[in-house]
Amino acid sequence: MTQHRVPEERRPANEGRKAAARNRAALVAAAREIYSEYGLDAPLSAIARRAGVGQGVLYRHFPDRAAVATAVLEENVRQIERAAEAEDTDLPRVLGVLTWHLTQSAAFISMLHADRAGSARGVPSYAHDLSERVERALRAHLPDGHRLAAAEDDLMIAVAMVSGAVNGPTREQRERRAREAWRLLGVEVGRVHPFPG
Amino acid sequence: MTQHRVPEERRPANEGRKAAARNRAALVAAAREIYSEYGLDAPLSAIARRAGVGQGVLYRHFPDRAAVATAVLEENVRQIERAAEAEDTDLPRVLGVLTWHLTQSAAFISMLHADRAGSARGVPSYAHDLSERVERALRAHLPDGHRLAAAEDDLMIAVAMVSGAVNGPTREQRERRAREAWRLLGVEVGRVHPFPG
Amino acid sequence: MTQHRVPEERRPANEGRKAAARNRAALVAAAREIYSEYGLDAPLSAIARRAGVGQGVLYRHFPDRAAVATAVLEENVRQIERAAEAEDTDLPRVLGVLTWHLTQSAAFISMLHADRAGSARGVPSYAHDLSERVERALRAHLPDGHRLAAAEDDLMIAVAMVSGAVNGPTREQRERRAREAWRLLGVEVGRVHPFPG
Amino acid sequence: MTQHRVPEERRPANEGRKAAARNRAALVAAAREIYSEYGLDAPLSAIARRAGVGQGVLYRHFPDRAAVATAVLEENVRQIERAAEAEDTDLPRVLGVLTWHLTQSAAFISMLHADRAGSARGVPSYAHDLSERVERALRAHLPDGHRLAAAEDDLMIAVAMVSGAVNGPTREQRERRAREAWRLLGVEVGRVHPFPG
DNA sequence: AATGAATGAGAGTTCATTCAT
DNA sequence: GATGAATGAACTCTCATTCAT
Repeated sequence: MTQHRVPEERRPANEGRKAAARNRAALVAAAREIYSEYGLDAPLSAIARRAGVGQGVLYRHFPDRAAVATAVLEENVRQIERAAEAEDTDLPRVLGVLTWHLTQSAAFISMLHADRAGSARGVPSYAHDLSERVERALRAHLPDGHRLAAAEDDLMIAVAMVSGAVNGPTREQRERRAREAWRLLGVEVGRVHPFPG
Repeated sequence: MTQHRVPEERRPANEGRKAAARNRAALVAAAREIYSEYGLDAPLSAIARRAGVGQGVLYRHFPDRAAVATAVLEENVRQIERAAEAEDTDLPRVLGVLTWHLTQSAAFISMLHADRAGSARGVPSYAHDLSERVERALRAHLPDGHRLAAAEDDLMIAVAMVSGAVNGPTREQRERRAREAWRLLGVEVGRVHPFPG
Repeated sequence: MTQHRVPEERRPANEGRKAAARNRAALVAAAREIYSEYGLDAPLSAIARRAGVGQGVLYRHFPDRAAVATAVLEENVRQIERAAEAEDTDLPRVLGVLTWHLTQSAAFISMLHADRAGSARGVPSYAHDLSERVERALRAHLPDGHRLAAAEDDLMIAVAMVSGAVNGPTREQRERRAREAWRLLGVEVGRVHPFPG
Repeated sequence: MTQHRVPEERRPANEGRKAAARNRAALVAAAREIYSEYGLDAPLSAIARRAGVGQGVLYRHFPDRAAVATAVLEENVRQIERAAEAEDTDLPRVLGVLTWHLTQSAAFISMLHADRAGSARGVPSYAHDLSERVERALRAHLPDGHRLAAAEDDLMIAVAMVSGAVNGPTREQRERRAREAWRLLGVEVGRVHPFPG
């Protein structure tokens, strides 16, 4: 009896690789959604489900819940860095992108508060690195003599202050409050928008 | 399945009625500690354990998680109100007491951020009332022409901003950051201390 | 408070996917035993323990208490339906199978009484559907002119009556009482046995 | 310094006694209400609360939850006994009173089913005695040659059967089903009502 | 690599029962 | 005698994490 094998060899050898990358991206996207809907405390299983993958895949890509949060925030931070590297930019423009993320994602705010004891679970030291990258991006455009250039800490204290002011049910309200906060600090902010924006 | 309890041989002391008030106080004190260490999300069982009582006692005194939080925060708010009612006081002094509580208790900060979507569980409407009482206490001493008297919201936005700046491992560090924040806002603060202080 | 689990040193075998079906079956079997011993109020934890699985497994397979009950009773009802569909059957034979389950399982009796206010927790609407399936199975073999064919409700009232009579410590005693009850109703019952029996 | 004692000796020495009896009655009445609203599983604390006494009082009068249930049912049984002792009575009249209680109280039905394994918690052996008193009251009026006089058990099996048929949301519906059940048994029942009725 | 089931440790909540006052 | 607080076990349900397939 002749047995015709279903030809499997045609399947690209690196399908596994590609699928892996696709899954990772799907997980990050899902986490972003879930975090914004339920906060950083959302169950990991919800993220895997939303991404359409098994929970094991999540653990293959991320060692723990902190890593998931970091991956999500990484993208936010990257946008701020790119805004800082753009041609023809200045502090107000970078602050505009920063502010966008503040108003967009409770998780991003948590990151900036992460040293605070009892912060949302799972944002431990990763947060520190990301926070420093944000600081570098901003400081690159901080003119001498700027209000926030006086003391070493002023810049990030100001950012933390604005993040404290940002609350309210809709993004628009949160943006209004953020603008007000910057105004009270006497700091100019540009248009509030995501980076390639 | 039978719900009849097996009568235990040894039952830890029942200290009787007198213990009730003591237990309630112990619970509030324990909650204050736990909240300040872990935030409002801390498990109620940790509070009962710290207070040295069974979980049932906690539920006897407080119907739910929110009631515990309220009991703790109530005392903080009361101190601010009393500072506002004291003779010979002024805005800087009241802000000093407010700032003390900001640097003392993560829970107090959560209360002031409670409108934020996805805030810690169990800070529902109580938070709003308490927050308004703080606002009234401050506004009573807000002079016309003060920096924070320009727009309706400025006062509480500023408070939220300072609360956003307050973080760090020790109370002293948190106080330093709070002072810096008030300075960036151009607002004078008095000595930072609890009320009858 | 931190929710991160301490990774346990020793974790009891994970038998993998194959165990799923086996576990589900074990749960249903355990539930059947527990229910027949303690009634539908038995704690779910007892069922999981008897099945030799963790409680989480129970919740994976059954969303709630009602689903467990339904899964158990479903099989009983199915047997009655199959008895009704068998070739060469008649009302006494179907009643024999019905009576078997009455004498076998306190839960099955509860199901037939489920409308009663304050019935055991977890017998909500499922019970009604199952009860109707039993009724259909019986009615299919109810000859015109039968004692229980006079009024619409007579059939199921009679079943409820017999179920009320069924009590006693051993199955044999319960069967004797059931037979007596059918005799008092002037209704003939066949051999009392489970279906493929 | 002359000390006027508040004259206490005027307080009737047996005030305690009277209060005790009053409390016991209040507890039984409260239990009756609570049982009929929530079933025999209702928390004892609810009964004490409804009676307006502390939980300790409940335990002073009743050693356990079974004793409470018994005290409630005692009154029902007494009514049936009095109906049996009344002049000019007969089986249908006594059955009318019995049926009244069946339709009135889920607890009473539980009592009659109490031997059944897994019956509602707390109706253990007391139930047996009460059940026997009901049986004696009925049997006193059971004429030779009556349908239920054939075998020793027939009488109480019939009662159990009717109790099995009694369900439905309103008392009226339950009464209708009870009447139907007696009719299917070919047993005559009088007016359904409480005893001094 | 992916899947998705299993595990079991808590967290929250409810109550029976005891006992100091 | 009455009161009502305390105790703590038991139950339900949720998830982080592991691992056979």
